[in-house]
Amino acid sequence: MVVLISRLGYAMGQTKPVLNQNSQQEDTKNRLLDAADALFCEKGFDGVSVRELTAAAECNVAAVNYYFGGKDNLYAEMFRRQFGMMIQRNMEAIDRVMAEPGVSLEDLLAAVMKPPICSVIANETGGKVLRLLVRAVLNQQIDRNSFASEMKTQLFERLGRAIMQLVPGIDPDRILPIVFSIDGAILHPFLFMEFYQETMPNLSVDDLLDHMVRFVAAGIRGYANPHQQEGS
Amino acid sequence: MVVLISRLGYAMGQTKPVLNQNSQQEDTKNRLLDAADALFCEKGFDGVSVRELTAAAECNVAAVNYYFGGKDNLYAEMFRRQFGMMIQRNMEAIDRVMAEPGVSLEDLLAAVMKPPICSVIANETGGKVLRLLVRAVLNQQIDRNSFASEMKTQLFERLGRAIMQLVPGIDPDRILPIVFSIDGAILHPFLFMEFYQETMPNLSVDDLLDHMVRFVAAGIRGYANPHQQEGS
DNA sequence: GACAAATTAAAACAACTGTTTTATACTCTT
DNA sequence: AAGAGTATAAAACAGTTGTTTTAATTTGTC
Repeated sequence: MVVLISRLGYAMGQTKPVLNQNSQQEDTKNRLLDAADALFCEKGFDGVSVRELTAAAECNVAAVNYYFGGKDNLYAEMFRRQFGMMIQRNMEAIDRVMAEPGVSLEDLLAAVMKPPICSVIANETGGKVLRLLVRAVLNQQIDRNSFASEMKTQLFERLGRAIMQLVPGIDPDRILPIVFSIDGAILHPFLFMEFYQETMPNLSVDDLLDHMVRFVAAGIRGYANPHQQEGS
Repeated sequence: MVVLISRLGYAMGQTKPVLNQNSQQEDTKNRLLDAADALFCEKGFDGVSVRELTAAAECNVAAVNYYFGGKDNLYAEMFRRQFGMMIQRNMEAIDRVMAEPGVSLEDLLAAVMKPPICSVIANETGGKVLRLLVRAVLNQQIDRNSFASEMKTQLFERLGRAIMQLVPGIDPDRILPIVFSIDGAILHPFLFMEFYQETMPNLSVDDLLDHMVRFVAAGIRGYANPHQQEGS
């Protein structure tokens, strides 16, 4: 007679490990989300099959449709979780640094720049999923008018207010383009970090962050103090 | 009796149009490349089937494998063509502006920023393919150490030399990070132009370019003239 | 006009896709 | 202990995928 082994690898009759009963019900769902994080980041949406996903999560193929209603929804759910956490952390970082006495523009910029850069260098899951989200937006797999857009707009507004507070004398019409430029300054190394490291192997993380902060701060102050225009 | 129509839509017996015989042999190949430009940009690599491609090019399914040896190679060939043209135009633009007397940093920046921004706003094929190339690099469909990387590195070096020439007093170690930041400043609106237009509908192309030039120029000059450091 | 090479066409191939169905096992409440 | 509701499993489904095979046609050259 064949000894039946459960999907977790324990012979029947043995008690299950640490997991309690309640969390075990949600367990498959979470294992699926974790597998999605890892596999989608590595191979992209089309590069991963449902069978691959369910094999990594050690569950049946039907589980994706049972819990999420399809591969697409699992993909979206993965983004919602990670992006929400990232935006919240970013908001809090702005609020925290703005609450400090004598805070400078450089402090604010460092506060918004450091977390994403460090997360991608540390190869954290959050960073990888966020890079994938940019890809998904560019690939038009994620609607531009979805949760991602709303959250980002909200973050941009808060960042814009903080900058107006720290650098007086900026034309309010210029704030939004400036915030977009900040986003561009962050996104470039965030997305192309491997290229940065290959091309400039001697550039440390601190050097890079220092460069980013100084470059962007000078760019912003150029609007407040338009001193030297066309220096030939 | 059924009237047979050739694949170009002309009844048999009629003479073919302007195309001469030599170009007609390469014709299928080019039609396939044109179809690739249009369809891949719209739907991405996995979103387009070989049958869709060959239907648009009005040829047989086997043609993709006959001429290019597979869907992948057609994809790469499309990028090689468009990216090569783009880099060459960019190089020439730098050389042209640097040859002018009394050229300023702003002139140089405008010369490298205007073409990509205008091409994406005009919805040109070149711009769309280049946006797709970024997606392909991020999706790791295109090897980072391929033609794209070489060409880009070459362009970066020329741009770096031009900047050192126009803005004396910059630490040479800072040139490469600066060039990367310029690339970031261009790539952001280039990739997310739709988001720019939705969020800032009143911002004209000239306004945007003006902002980009001023922001980046101030950022660069911040290194040459480190005047006001931590203005609280 | 005839022969060889290049090109196009239609069909077949084998593998994989996301999803659904059917059946079995489990969990919790009564 | 029984039964309803939930979760897992295996298999089947219907379609599409990129590529190859085989055959027909066109083309250029002698």
